[in-house]
Amino acid sequence: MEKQPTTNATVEAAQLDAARDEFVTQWGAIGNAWGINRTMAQIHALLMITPNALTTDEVMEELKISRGNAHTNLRELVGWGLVRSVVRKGERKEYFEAEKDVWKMFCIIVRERKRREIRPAINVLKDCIDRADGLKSAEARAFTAQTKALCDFMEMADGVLSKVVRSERSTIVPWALKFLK
Amino acid sequence: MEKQPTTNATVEAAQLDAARDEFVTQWGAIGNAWGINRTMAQIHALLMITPNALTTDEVMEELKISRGNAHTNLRELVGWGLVRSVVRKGERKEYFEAEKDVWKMFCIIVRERKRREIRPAINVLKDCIDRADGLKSAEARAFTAQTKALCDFMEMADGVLSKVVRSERSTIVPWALKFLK
DNA sequence: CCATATTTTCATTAAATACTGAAAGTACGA
DNA sequence: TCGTACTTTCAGTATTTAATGAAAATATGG
Repeated sequence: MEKQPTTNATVEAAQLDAARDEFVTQWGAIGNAWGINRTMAQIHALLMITPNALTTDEVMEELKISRGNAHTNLRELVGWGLVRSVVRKGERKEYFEAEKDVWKMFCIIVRERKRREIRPAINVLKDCIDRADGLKSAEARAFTAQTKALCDFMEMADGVLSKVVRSERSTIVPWALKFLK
Repeated sequence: MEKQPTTNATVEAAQLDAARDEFVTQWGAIGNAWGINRTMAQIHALLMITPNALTTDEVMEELKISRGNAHTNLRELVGWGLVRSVVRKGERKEYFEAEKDVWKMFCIIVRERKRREIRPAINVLKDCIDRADGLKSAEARAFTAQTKALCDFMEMADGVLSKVVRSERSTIVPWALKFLK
């Protein structure tokens, strides 16, 4: 172990590392608050700020996590479509890279949440509405009114999100800014 | 224990109870997927479909949960602004009722999530950007570009949500429907 | 095929989160 | 100011969720 001279470059590299670590940690915490596994969010953060694709071993090393953990969460990210696996010709191991375009990321997350959470929730609400449909007591009518209102709202939200996600970034961003006056 | 005759009314009451239970259970599961404590979501569901305000004891009884659990989650819901506590004159105990207007509920949730999660996330991103700001390596510039893109996007989203939430339901709903063509 | 590199699975363990219930605290009316 | 009704707190426990690491499965090149 040679002691390196403290050059400008080494100081800067350390600063960058600190910033990257902070970003990975915080992105994990943010994901956590939104119901996303912390490690999954951290891997996503790491891949977002890494220009080249990484192997499972590199992810393990960077985040100090086990192979099983890295593997499971990488697969989960691929399942969401936020990460792609790439194969380099002549190499046996798999590399992973994140979708870096923020608008595309947003669309992927919205589409998946719609599919996995909003749609099922709407179906459940419809089922509840059906079950209480014929009943005529005041209690029953209050129940139906409330669940219908929720259901209508969620269907509207689902529709608006579909439209937003289908639209082109180039049209929606300036529109949003104008909308904001 | 007398055996009751199976009247039409008792059948209907049972049907309604089943529908209500289903709703409470499923709303709990939905909340869970979005990072909200299951019991908190269940209490919220219960209060949404109950026309009158309930006491802590009634909530405990309905959901078969402990006093501590009911208390903590009711307070949390009051903290979000989704539930109000009401005092009936001449009565000592506290009653709780949910905000039932779906648009108001939506606005409350959006405002709170903005305040508790989006704003802090933006601040964290800004901090990361600042830390890597002066650095000139290719790695550093890639990092800054990515975090800036994320930050800009989140600020835009934050702005759009502010505007939506400030707007009147009466103007936004027809607008959303038109927007959807 | 065999030897080796790489990925996947999964029983076990660890960590995080949520719940209970009883005790302590508070407020109110008589 | 005492007794009672009600609320709050929190140490201990239970449940859920996530992570580890080693063994099994799979793929690849020779």
